[in-house]
Amino acid sequence: MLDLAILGLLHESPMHGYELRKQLSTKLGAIRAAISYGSLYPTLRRLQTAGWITEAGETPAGDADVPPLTSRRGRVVYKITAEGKERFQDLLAQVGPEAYEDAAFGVHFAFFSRTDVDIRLRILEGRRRKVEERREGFREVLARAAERLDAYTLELQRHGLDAADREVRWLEELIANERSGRTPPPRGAEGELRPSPRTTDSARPLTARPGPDDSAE
Amino acid sequence: MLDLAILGLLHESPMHGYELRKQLSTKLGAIRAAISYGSLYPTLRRLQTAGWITEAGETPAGDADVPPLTSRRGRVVYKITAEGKERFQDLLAQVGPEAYEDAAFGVHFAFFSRTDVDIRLRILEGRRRKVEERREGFREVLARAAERLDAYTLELQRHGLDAADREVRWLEELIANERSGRTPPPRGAEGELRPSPRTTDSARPLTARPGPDDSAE
DNA sequence: TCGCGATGTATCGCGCCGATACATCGTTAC
DNA sequence: GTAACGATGTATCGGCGCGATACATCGCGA
Repeated sequence: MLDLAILGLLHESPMHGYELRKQLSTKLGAIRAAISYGSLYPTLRRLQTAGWITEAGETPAGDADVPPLTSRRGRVVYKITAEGKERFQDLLAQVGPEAYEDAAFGVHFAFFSRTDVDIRLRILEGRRRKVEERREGFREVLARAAERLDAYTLELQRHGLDAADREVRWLEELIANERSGRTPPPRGAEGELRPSPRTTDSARPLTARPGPDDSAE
Repeated sequence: MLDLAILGLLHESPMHGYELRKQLSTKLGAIRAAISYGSLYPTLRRLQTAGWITEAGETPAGDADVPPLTSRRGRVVYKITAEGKERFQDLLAQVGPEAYEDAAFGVHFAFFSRTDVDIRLRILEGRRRKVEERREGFREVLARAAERLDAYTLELQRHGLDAADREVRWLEELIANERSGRTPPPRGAEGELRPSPRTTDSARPLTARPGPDDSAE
């Protein structure tokens, strides 16, 4: 899962570890916390031995003025290989049930620009189904076991239900959009500091179910 | 983190592994996926050697009619010990920065009924601060780097921003409520299938995304 | 010039997951 | 009647990824 993310970034341009981590943090910020070095470096080594990436040494242009006092440890720049690019495409197209999981879905989504439309649709729909199931789970708990749970647990369930419901609607918009032919998600110009530029314009109409909500707003 | 959850459940009543897992799934369903047995059983053993829990054997009342043909492996019922209860209280009150993380926050929240008001407030406020920072991060990316990211990455950022914003509002309501003295979260009539039954006249749906995963949340 | 924060590489222990194996029980299907 | 199946139940194993930690360089302001 990190493999896909790293390969994807290196596909854009060569980079060293630190930079890789920073870019991953912003690119996947909505999905997972910053990736740990304890994961990053071992993964880089694994990718390297597998032949997907190589070191593109960085002996700087500067004269050899600093003799390796303490075995000079410079930054290591990695670049993707031809096999790595193939591997990346393979991983991108590999749409198993794991690809619908929170983290994996996010990573796949982050590289949608480089993914075929049909794959994109398959992933979005799989994810939607998964979140729908989650949502039904919450509904059942709230309907059936409400009196057996304490107030805070119930609040957590409602919170989860609402979040799941919103994600389903979000996915539905994205799916409709993909089908309509326009490739990238639409959206008004940004830069707005307003908290929720969200859903406004076309949005709404797309709820599949009788729609639990919408009593609000 | 599992320690707290397991201790908390066993605090309510003795239970065997399978049941423990089921209850955890519903109680923490909004926070993290179902806990794996690969985590559960080792953790149980750890808690046992630490003395927080003990086996409350389950040799059923039935006569010894089934001689251990294949070393009869019955269900193992665990119960919390006195030390375990102390430990549970300690863990509950331990409010470090880790307690504001997605998963840990959820577990703490799930046991708020057994937590002091001031601790509850401290946790809710810490969590709010954390999510606010997250939110600011998204805003900055969207404001500063919008033109350097592809459409899908941007969409992910907006989604994240919106989710964070909603969670902050949710937390704010909970905090206000705690301060107002009413201990348990308020809420319209139960049994409702409606996802977001109103709170007050302000008529705003509470919500937020748990986040990654969490793994994921 | 001294410290400090950002940049940068790397390792170690361990919590937790997903897959897998194995065993029992009740219900449904033939 | 019995075979199949899904739910219940305990348990292990390989491996991914995290958090803490160590170490080193560089630029900047006090």
